[in-house]
This record gives sequence, C-alpha cells and structure tokens, in this order.
Amino acid sequence: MIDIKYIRENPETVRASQRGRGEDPSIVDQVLAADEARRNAIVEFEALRAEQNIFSKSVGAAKGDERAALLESGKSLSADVKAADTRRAEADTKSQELTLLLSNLLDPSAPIGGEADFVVLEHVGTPRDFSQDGFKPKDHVELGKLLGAIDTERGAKVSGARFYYLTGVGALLEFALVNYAISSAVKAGFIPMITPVLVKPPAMEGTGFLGQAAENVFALEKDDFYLVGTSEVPLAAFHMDEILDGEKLPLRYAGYSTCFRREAGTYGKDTRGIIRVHQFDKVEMFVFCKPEDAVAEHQRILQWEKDFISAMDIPFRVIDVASGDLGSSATRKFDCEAWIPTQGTYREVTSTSNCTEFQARRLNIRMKDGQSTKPVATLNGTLVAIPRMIVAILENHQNADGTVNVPASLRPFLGMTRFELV
RNA sequence: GGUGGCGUGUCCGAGCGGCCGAAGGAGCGCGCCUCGAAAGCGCGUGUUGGGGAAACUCAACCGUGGGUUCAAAUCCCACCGCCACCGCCA
Repeated sequence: MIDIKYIRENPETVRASQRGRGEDPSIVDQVLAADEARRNAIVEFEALRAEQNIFSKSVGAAKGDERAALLESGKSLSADVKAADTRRAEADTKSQELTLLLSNLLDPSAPIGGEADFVVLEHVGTPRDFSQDGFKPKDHVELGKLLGAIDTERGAKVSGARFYYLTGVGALLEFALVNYAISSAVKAGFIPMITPVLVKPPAMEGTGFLGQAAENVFALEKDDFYLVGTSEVPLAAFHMDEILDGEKLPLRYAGYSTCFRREAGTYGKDTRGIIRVHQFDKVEMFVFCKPEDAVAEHQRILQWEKDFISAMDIPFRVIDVASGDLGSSATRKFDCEAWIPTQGTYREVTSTSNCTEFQARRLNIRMKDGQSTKPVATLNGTLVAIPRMIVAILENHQNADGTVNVPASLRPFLGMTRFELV
C-alpha cells in the first residue's frame, strides 16, 4: 500500500509509476476521490458523535421527569449517529479497497518495459564448453534418472504434471543444499526459521499476492487458508500488527519452507523436468529494516545470493528486472540467472526484491524511530530454491559417463565427492 | 472432539452500564538527595486520526465483528486466540 498522504501530494508521480508498470493510472484518481469522500464522512460522523457524547453526559446528570424528556430526544440523535457511522464505514472500505489496487512506486532506476526489457548487470563465471570436454551434455531429467535422483514419471502418476520425487542422492542433495544455505545464513547473522505454509487471508493480502498474482495461489476454500508460494509470506506476516524497536533493526530471517504454485498461464512452458513445478522447497531471506537503509540492504541480499551460486561453481548473470515484471510489491528487483547448458541460456535461480514500506503498510508493521512511529521497509531474496539449483548443479557438473561432481562447498554436507550411476 | 476458565496500556493487574482512556503496582524518563550509585521522595509516562503557532481540543481504540441502550471495557450474540483437564493422535 502506498501512503495515502503521499498520493494526495504527488498524484502525478504515482500515475507515472502505474504507467511504467503497464497498469491503469486512472486508479489514482479513483483513490483520491474515495479518500476525499472518506474524510468527509469521518468529519460528519465525528461531529455527530461529539454532540451525542455531550448529550449523554447531560442525561446522566439529569433526574426524574427532566431525564425522561431528554431520553426521548436522544433517540433521533442516536439514529443519526448510527447512519453516519455506516456511511463512514462504507467510505472507509471503498477507499481501502481502491488503495490496495495500486502497486508499489517504481524505483526510478529500474528499467522500463516488459519481461524482455531487463538489463544485464554482470556475468560471473564462464559457461563450460562441452565440445572441449568431448561430449554432449545430458539434461537434468536424463541425469536424474541415471543417478536415481529425480523421478518425474512417478510424480506425474501420483500427483499429476509438474510434480516429482527427489530420490536417493536427489533427496540427499536437497538436504545438503538446505544445510549449507542455513548454516551460511546463520553465519551472516540471519535467524533461521521454519514457517507455516498455510496462511490466512490477511497474511496473503498483506504481502501483495492476492492482486495480479492471485491466480498462482493455491487456496483451500473450505478452510479459508492459502498455501504459500514462498516463505516470504509467513516471514513478512511474522511481525504483522507489531511496532518494532528501531534500535533492533535490521531484523534478518532465513526461512525454510515448502512452496506451492499453481503456475497458471504457463501451459506448455518448461513442461520437461523440474524447472517449473507446483511444489518445491526453498530457503528465503527476509529483512525488516529502516526505510533509509533499504537500498543498501538490497545490495547485501544480492551479494549473499551471488555468494551462494558462486559457492556451487555455477556460471550466472545478474539482471535488473524491468518495471512490467516486478510484481506489485517490489520497487526494484534483481534476478540471478544460472547457466543451463542443455538450454544454452540463463535461467532464474534466485530473485531479490526491495518492497520499501509497501508490505509493511498493508501488514501494519511499524518501527519506533525516536519519537515517531513509521512503517519499516521489507526486502526478500532467495538463498536457494531447491529444484532449480539441482538442475544447475547436475547439468553444469556432469561428466561424460553421466556421473556428477559435487561442488566442494557441499561435500562436507553430503559426504561424497561424486554422484555415481545407479 | 468434549468440559471449564480467560483475553484490559510496555508488563502485572483492578474495573463488570454514565463521574473510565481506564485504579494500583512494576518498568521507563526527569528532578531532589549522594563524592557517585542503590534505596527513598516528588513529578511525568499509550496509540491513531482531525483542528490549532502553541497551551490545548475533538473523535476512535479495553482480542475481532455485530447487537441492545440516550450512553458499553462493563450486558447479549458470533468468531478468533490463550490456559487447564479429558479423549484421540504424528
């Protein structure tokens, strides 16, 4: 949510931001109109209520006949107050609903455009030249089968398309990745967390996933729960309705959870393998910090992401995601994309967003800063999303015979240096 | 799933129709005392929104949402959460 005061004072900036995202700028004017109506309704209600408060006190003080007479006249006042209260509540709801439709303000340095208009910020490492090694790389599905690591057929049999089993060394690899991720996060000062994956509507709404992203959210309608698509949701909502001590910021959490995604509108995209699946595990970084520190913190999170991928010895690049592809909460987003040999391209493995105060306002998370109380900034970033990292590791570190070398950083966690054929 | 109890300010805890934004205590802040500190004493100490240069003032907030009433922390209903005991269970 954008601060309504800010919208009032800078409507043109907000309109421009909406346009930059390819969203409707006229919502801004609807928001302003609704806000005006809301404020008028409040003034009206408060005036009546003040009158009634004075009246009620006089009744309390009166005795006998005088009191009985007063009681009669109080009834119509009471009805007026009630009506004004109803109007106030309606105007408030309307204004709230409209304000929630607005996406976060755009960082002016974010590239403008759609999914394809990202800017490449840097390349790290060099894609391996398999012709030098004298063999054609196998894709992760094939390698997964040879190593007994991934079973997509049985995943489909049991749960349908985009489901899979991690088996044997595949399962071990997940545990190693998670352990490596959590232990390095703890070293960096993060508080490790295991979060709920079912959340109630306010948590989902507050993090901004029920807007344009709603079609990708699994819902348990019978029980009024949503399945989270990322632990960003329960981590952000962890401090919902709280006032944090400014001295204790930044608060950094590393959450491990399963993630569920409907992947609506991706029919025919990445249907092979485990690049795009309905369920996977992920370690997510989430930070609450002072608004003025958010940009620097965003860079820190990006650095932790780069460190992780580098530790896996995977070549990757960093992109500055374009305005139309940010999601409603982010003011700016950087993705790290790993080189996938059999696709001959870079694919997103991690992503970090600066949500400024957008989520904090929706979730009512504030900080004490000296005398004043104001919303905090929130940021999130992937430390490791398991399936995509497994894809990158298997494909990049494979040998001609189908065995796969284990990256040095993972060896202590796996107790092996190579995945052998089964 | 059953039964009983409970949700009040930073915390503990009283209030159970009007004089209650709310006693008392702890904590915290300021001052006195002291070489300094503790103890002691005095004063102060919630949030949000509106008006005002300010003093100040108006409205809302006692788990959440409804209802009754001229008037609700207080009565009624529903929901949520917590605690205890019983049953069941990873």
